[in-house]
Amino acid sequence: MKNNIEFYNSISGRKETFKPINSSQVLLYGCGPTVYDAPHLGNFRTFVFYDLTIRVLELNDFSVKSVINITDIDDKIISRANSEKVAYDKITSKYESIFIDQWKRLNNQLPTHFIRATENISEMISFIEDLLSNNFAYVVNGSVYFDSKNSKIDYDKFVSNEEIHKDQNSEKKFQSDFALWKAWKKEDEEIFWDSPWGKGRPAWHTECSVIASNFLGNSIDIHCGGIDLKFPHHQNESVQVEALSKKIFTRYWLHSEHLLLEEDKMSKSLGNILSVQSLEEEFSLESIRLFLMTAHYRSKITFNKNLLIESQKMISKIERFIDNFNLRLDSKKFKNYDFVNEEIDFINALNDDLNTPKALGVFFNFINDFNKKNNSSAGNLKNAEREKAESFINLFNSVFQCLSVGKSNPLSDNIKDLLQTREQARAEKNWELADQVRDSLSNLGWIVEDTPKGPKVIRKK
RNA sequence: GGCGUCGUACCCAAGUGGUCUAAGGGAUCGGUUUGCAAAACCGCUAUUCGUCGGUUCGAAUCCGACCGACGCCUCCA
Repeated sequence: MKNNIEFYNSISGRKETFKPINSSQVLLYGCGPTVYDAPHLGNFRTFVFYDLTIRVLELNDFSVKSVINITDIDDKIISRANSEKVAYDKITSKYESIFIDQWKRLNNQLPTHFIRATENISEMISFIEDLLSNNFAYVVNGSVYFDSKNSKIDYDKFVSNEEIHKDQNSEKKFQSDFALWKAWKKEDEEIFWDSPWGKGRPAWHTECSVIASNFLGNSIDIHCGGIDLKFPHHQNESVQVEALSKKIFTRYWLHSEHLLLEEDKMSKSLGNILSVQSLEEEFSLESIRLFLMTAHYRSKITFNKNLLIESQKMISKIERFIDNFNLRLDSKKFKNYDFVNEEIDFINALNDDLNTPKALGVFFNFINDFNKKNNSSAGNLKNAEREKAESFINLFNSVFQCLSVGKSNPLSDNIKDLLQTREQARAEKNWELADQVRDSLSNLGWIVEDTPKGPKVIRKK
């Protein structure tokens, strides 16, 4: 079942129907993190957007080969390693593992490949040699620059040549030229790689060009990134691949908008507030993930803790729905099922340039309608109705991934005893004791709800 | 200076020419239910979409001006 998917292509500035180069497999590249520090919530807005894109493609029966790079060569890493007198790879491996850990725990699927820049240095060197031998690049003092005038390709992908500010004291011939290889400097100390042009390191744009074209080829379907990478990174990344291949490098450029701070002070203390790690102390990862999908990926989100609370409440509402009707979460469940109207609306919303807010609206409409229709018969739901609800819940979760599958917290004996005491008291109409016990349970983090089928305890969030 | 985006209820957020007297979530207040709660359900909360004009049979949606917020123009998810 391959439906029409529309993506907003940054190149054309409008929505376009998605048609992959090869219908059997979609090639997708996403720019990953520079591992010099712990990733923050804004980084993960973009990474959850990558995951969303892949999941929506897969929902439409596309198989996706995805590559996400890890930039472990960078000025910031070098200066941090040298100023802290720590081994270079200690820094990168530390923050890489934090990144991968959070990636997984936010329920992002692993891409086909995570690729480190440092593992492709020789490929980058030979790529630069190719550019040099075609006169698309030139060497100055051990650095190599892309020759944007000589490469004979359209440079103005996202920002035109004229718009680029003049750079004084530059080794470059033209203002739109950019570094492919950066020569070693004193401050770099012991951190360098050998090359035909001397000690140095590959430049950022080249890292992505080489990783993308090596693992996916010279023509890829989708290239994702944060909007801030549009220029210069994506323009330069694209232009050097195209100079050699003479083919269009990326057909669909997808850029996600920024997550803004409430007060746009870029102070370190505020920056800390936005780390996923610190948010985890107060909020579940599921609510963080859902929060990142409550607004469309191309609109700005101004961060506010209240929004996370609202996401948490949305999840509670869905989980209560699941619980009330005794539905089962099973990620495979919705497959091979004939989708009904609401589900088709849901999929269509996602296929319309990943419109997650609209899809959420469709889903909650379904929950409300279902509640209205079946509330009185919650205990003995008809099989067809149960199947319908389970199908949609699982379809929803296959993309949003914010519901816990099979994560039931076994009740401790203490809780069980308290519940029994309360039931006893209620049977004896000893309301005072019953309420006291309910307060104790609440203090222990459990909310009691009395249902026709007996008391239900829910872990406080 | 150049290029571009956005402004929808108390808050968040879809909708971009007629099905819009504007989806959905949160919040508030009434009601049903309950021993009391909770959950769920019912109802209320934008005749209006930054402002002012224009185009049109018809505009939140198109055009213009203005006001306001913001992004990019070689650090950046």
